[in-house]
Amino acid sequence: MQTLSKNAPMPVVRRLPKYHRNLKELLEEGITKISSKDLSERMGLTASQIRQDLNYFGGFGQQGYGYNIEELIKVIEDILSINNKYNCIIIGAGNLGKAISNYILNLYGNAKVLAIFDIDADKTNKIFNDINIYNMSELKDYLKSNEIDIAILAVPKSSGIEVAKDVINNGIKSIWNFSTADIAVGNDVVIENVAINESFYTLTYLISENEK
Amino acid sequence: MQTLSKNAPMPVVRRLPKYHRNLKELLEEGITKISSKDLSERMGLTASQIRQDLNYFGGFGQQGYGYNIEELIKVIEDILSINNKYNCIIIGAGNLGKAISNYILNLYGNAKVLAIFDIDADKTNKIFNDINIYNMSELKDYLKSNEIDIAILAVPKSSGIEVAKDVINNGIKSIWNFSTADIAVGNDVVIENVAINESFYTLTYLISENEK
DNA sequence: ATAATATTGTTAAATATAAAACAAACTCGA
DNA sequence: TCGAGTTTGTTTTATATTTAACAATATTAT
Repeated sequence: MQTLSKNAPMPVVRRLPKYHRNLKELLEEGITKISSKDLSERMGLTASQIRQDLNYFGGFGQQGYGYNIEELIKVIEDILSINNKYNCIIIGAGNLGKAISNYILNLYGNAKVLAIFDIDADKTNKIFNDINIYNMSELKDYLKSNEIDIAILAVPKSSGIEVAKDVINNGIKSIWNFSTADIAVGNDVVIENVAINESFYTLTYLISENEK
Repeated sequence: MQTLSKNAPMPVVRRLPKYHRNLKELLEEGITKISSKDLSERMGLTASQIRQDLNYFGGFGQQGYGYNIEELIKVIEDILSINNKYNCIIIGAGNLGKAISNYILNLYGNAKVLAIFDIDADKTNKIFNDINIYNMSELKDYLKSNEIDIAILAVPKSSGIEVAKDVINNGIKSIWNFSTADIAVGNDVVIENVAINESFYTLTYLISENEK
């Protein structure tokens, strides 16, 4: 099963999780195959786009038949590396950090939060969801003695840049950033931003447009 | 100050909050004017893009001079309707709901969370951040007797669609959706999704690409 | 006041993304 | 087994977005 990316554009990659979720739902409904046309109607896309998206990674369908859902799910999981194991730490033990911790616990069996860090002494040296909350001063040592794949930045205000530098300097190669900070990273580090504040302003824009 | 949108494309709109944040920072640094070139270098964009983005809404700069930062901030706030007042409710009193409540408290003086709702009896009839947490059964009556602008969906699993229908049926015209649900809305309702799970899978994709 | 410099707004070109079109290949019922 | 109907993978066309180019206009120093 060849799934080597022909350097798929990011808009395509960002649609894959949506395909994955819909295909999982279909499988739960007991459906085993689907055509790009039927899937497109379910998802509100064009059939052409679905076929073209998938073909960036390979030809997984069959003429006259469609796509085998179970197989396609596996292919997408492979492309997205969903089933790899990911050891994560969360920086920030506020509600956001805790919420993310829950999110990961509920959604991704393969991802695990091993530790949470915070500067606030009131929050540290406690346990949340069986996870130890350490003080930031322990971060460096922790990263030295543990293999961590992903650092999750859940610091509310813009201490994000500082913290990002910190974890990168201690060997972290991927960051899931929930802070408002614009974090510039080198070529060997990947970053994915969840820009909650920007999302809110987009909503207020849409509201004002809608009211016109 | 004419800021009537010539139907700006969404990619442009989604960059505006980033401009806004950077301009605010510049102002705090005591800088009062900036050229598209300097701003582009700071933000990692092209100067051309900045000029063209802004020109969807009007000509706010001056040849040979650049942009007056304070004025430009006001213009962007006007376009995004940042300074309007927004009455919000949050559905879901878990950590995510609480985190969003904090986020709003800290970031947007103009947006206010008036109530939180949950199905879980253990979480209801309590107060968080001075906000009452009600049972879902009270939602309908609440929406009838209160003017709510935005319903924020912080329900973890996919009860999202049901809840969305609920609030829309009770007059809500805008939704900020943190649930995994794909919510289809009519033309008179606006929705903005924060797809945290999709973001995670995008990150795992980037990690695997980075390791190649 | 003038000229050299800076910088915009806007038009044109390039690139990226999405949709449509269609030949090739498979399916499935008779 | 055959033929009509499906549906893919892929090519072509259309649209959207970004970048480059540049004339027009303001600024600033002299």
